[in-house]
Amino acid sequence: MIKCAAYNKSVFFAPNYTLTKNMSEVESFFKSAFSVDNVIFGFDSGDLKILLIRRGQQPFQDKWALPGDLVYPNEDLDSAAGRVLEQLTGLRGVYLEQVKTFGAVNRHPLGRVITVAYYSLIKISNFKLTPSSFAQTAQWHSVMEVGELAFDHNEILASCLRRLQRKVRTGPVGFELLPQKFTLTELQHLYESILALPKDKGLDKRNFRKKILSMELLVQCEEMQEGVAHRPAKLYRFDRAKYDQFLSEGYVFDI
Amino acid sequence: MIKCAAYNKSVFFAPNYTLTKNMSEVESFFKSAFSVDNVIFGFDSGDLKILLIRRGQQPFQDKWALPGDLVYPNEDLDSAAGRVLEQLTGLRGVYLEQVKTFGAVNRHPLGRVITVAYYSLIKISNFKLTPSSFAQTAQWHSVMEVGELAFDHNEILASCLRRLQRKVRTGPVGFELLPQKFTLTELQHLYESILALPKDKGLDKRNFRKKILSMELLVQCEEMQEGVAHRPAKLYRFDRAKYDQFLSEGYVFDI
DNA sequence: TCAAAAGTGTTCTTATTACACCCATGG
DNA sequence: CCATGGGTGTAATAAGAACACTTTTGA
Repeated sequence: MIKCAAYNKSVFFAPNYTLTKNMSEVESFFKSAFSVDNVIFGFDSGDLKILLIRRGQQPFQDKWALPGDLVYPNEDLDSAAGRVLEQLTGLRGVYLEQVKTFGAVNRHPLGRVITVAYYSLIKISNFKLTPSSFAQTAQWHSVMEVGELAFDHNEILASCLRRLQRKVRTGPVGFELLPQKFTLTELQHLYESILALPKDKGLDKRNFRKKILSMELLVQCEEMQEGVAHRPAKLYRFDRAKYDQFLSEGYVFDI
Repeated sequence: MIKCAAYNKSVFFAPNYTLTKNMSEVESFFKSAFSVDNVIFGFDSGDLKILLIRRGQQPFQDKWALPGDLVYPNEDLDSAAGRVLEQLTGLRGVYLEQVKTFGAVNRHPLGRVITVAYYSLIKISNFKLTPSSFAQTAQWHSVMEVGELAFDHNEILASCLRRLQRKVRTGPVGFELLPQKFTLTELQHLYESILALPKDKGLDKRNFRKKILSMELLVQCEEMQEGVAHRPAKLYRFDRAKYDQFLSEGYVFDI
C-alpha cells in the first residue's frame, strides 16, 4: 500500500468538499497558518542595523521580534513581505529578497505556523516610522548587539545575514543601503560592516577603490562632501542603467 | 489607526479560540495549506536527470509533476521533503536543500497552497523505485528535455537548478550524485552537465584535474576502472573527513 | 599648525588560462 | 593494429595582496 497521500488529503482535491465535511481528517491540515517575517536592514553611523519590534502581547511579550504578519488569503508572499515593510516604514519599491522558510513543528508555541523569511534593504536616511502605535515599539538595533529575540527569530536573522553577506559580494545590492550619493569610504565601511570584518582585518583602502572603480559602475557626481573637518571626499552614485547593460552582456558582479 | 494586524488575526493569538468561533474572519486564513515539492536530481549516462511523476488525477491529470506532498501537522518541513523522497525511492540520509517557497495566490487552481521547494541529490546507481503504484508513474527525465510540467513546477525546477549550479561550485555536493568511486572524467562530465556548458565550451581536462586534485579532497582508490575498451581510469573517492577538517580550519571550497 | 580622513602606484605573489602529445586497454 | 578515452606539464596572463606617503579641509 502506498503511503504518500500526496495532495489527496487536501480539501482542494476532494471534489465535493465543504468546510464541515470530513472535518476530523481535514481539520488537522488547517490548524496551521503561514506568515512572513522581514529582516529590515539599514546602515547608519558605520553600523549595520535591523528594525525590531517590541511585542505587546503573549507569547514573548516585551521581547524584541522581527516585523512580520500572517499572509492574507489573496496576497502573494512577496507582497506580504512588502506590506509589512510599508506599514512600518512607509517605504515602497524597496529591495526585498526571500531567504528561507522556517517550519519546525514547535517554532510557534501556540500552533503550527510556518514563516517565510525575507530581508529588505533600506536607505535609512529615508526612514521615518509611520505615525502609529508602531512608532513606540519599533527600534533600530545594531546587528552585532541583538539579544535574544522572540520565537526562532535569532535563527531567522542569522540566515538572512548570511544571505546578505553572500549577496553583497555577488550583486550590486550594497548601494540599496546607502544614500543616492556616497563616498568610497562609506561604501567600504558598508562592506566591512556587512561582512563583519574585525577592525584589524578590514579591506585595504587602495585595493578596494581600485577594484570598485574598475567595475565602471560608479559615476562621480559634481558635488563633493560638505561640512566635514577634513579633506572633503568625492561623491559617487551607482549607475544602474550601466549595470543592466553590462548584465545583458554577460557581466557578473563579484567583489 | 494601525492596519498591520500582525499576528492578531491568527487563531493562535485569540486566547479563547475554538474552531467554530468567529469563523467568518478566521476561516479565510485557513482555507490554505502548505506542501513541499522535491526536485530529485540524479546523474546517469553523462546527463543530469530529475525524477518526475505523472499525475493520475485532476488538476493537470496526465501531466508530469515534481514529487511533493502536503506537510503533515506534526512534521518539520525538511522531514516532509525527506519523506517524499523516501516514499518514492526508499533512500534515506540523502543530501537535501531547501531552495525557495512559492506562494502566488493562483499557483494552485483549486485553492491557496504555498509550497516549499527542495532539491535532493541521489546516487542514481542506488536508485530503485519502491514497488508501489508509483513505480508505474515515476520516471527519470533529462533536465534539458523536460517539457511543460504541472502547476508552476517549471519555475520551481528552474530555481532549484540555478541553486544547484551555484552550490556545486561552492560546496562539495557534486559527489552526492556519483557512486562512491568515480573517475575524474566522470566528475568533470558531472560538472559540465550541471553547469549546462555547451560541448564546445567544456572544461579543460588538464586544468580541471589540476584544480580538483590540488584541493586534496580526493583519495585514489586501489582499484582501477574495469571492463572499458580503453586505458582504464584511476578511481577516486571524496574524503569527507578531510573536508570536515579543512572546513574547521577555515577552508572554502570553490571551483 | 594640527587632526582627520582623502587620495594615489608599484611590486610581488598567486591563480587562471591556453595548449598537444603519448599511454593502456579491448575488440 | 586501431579506436577510445586516460593521463600529463609549461608558459603566458590576469587577478589579488601588501604596502606609505602627500593632500585638503575645518577647527
